[in-house]
Amino acid sequence: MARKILVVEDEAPIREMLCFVLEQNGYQATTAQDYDSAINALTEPYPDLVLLDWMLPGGSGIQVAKKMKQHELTRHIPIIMITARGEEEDKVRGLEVGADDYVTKPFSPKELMARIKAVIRRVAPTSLDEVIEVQGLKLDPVSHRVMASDHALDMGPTEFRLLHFFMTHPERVYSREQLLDHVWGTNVYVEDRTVDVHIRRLRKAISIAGHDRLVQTVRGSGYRFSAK
Amino acid sequence: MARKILVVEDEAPIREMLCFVLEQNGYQATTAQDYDSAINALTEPYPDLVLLDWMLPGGSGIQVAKKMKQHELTRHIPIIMITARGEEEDKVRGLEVGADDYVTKPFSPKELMARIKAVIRRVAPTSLDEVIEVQGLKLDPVSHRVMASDHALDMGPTEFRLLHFFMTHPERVYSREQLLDHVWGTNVYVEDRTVDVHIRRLRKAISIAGHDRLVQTVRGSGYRFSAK
DNA sequence: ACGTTTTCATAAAAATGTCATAAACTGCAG
DNA sequence: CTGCAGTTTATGACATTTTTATGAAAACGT
Repeated sequence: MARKILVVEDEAPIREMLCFVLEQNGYQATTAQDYDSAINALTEPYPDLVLLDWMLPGGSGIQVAKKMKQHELTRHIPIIMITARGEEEDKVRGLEVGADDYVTKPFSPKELMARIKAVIRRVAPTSLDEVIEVQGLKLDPVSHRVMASDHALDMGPTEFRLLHFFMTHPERVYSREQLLDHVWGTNVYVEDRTVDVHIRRLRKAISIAGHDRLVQTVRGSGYRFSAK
Repeated sequence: MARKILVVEDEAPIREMLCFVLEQNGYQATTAQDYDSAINALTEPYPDLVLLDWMLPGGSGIQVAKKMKQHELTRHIPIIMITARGEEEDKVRGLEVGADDYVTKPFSPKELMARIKAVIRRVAPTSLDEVIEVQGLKLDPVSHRVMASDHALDMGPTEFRLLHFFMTHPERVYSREQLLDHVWGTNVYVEDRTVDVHIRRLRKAISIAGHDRLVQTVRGSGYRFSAK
């Protein structure tokens, strides 16, 4: 599956050039011209990365970055800022606000792609359809299957997504709400407690080889997937 | 059945030479001179391999490769790039974009054929008309027949194609839409649910020796052919 | 007209969300 | 340290919804 990249840039020619380059490189690009449309584009399906022009009319790019950092669901989307040459101060402030990297106008497509790849690799080291393995528990997104020591494990679609999410985001607590957002999708009107049930079902499904201990309860906070 | 190879090369003499060599070796060659005609040729019936000249007028060969990687149906077609001598950087970029191998101009027909065979063997270890066998279930594309422990199995043409596709693409989920694309062909206006019916008929046909368990339902995703 | 494919209606199966209740944990008072 | 009350999580059951399986009829191509 192609990664989605949001391009926030007011100058149409540059925007189109960026899209072209991105699409040539197998990414799926969406665009925004200003603050409002950028915020508007920051919804489901969330982009995997945002290319953000520093100088935007109406509200500068940094406002977009700040807004993103305020919301739980957009907080971790990596940002690459586009700055004009020599605006050293901007770069510093950009990185302060949480930009992951920046490119200086004008830039070569090659350089841009290199930085995008680097950032994505850093943020999401696991490819979208690669087999993930933790302590003998293997999840294969391609065959859509979970195996534990040559045993195929049976579980429902939701449990599969939940496990997938956990395995790609290990060693970190997630509240029930966060899990609902990430695994169920936003704007779902499902009760928090429902997560408990699916956690139990997931544990039961992977318990044959004792992997249920990987799904850990963090009392008062939520759940964590951990090999420790 | 002969493998189809698409030759994308702007210089007519080289193109003709390539076709000649390929056909001498039992392949079926189609040609394209530029980006547009290449994209145009990348449709049904899909080639089994693309020989791609790096330097193309209008849009370089790498653009063709990138475009191919963007589309589900052409993504897995192997690519051998043709590069000029010494363009080391090109080779690197070509492999980055997903080329499987490259040959350097000028090249000997012998070398070219060796690389083609190697790539095809690597990507499609099952020859087009070789008997495929999974757990005693034998499908012979030449005689167009399916056998299970010396028993000839009866099924309709669609079931046969479906089984053939499954056996050559095991251990992977396919949605109903993908199956329609691959087994029925693209641009078919057939309902998703029709797949269910043919899955059932296929299962019934191969169930005599218990092989129906190889055709597995992946709830919410589609079907999978798996020996596990 | 025949064999095959597609559609449709319905049955069956699986998954989902919710609830009630049990169990586990926490802090605090005794 | 112990027991209790208040919370939080685990678990089993269940009604509902969604998805798939299946039989039969209609449509299709030859």
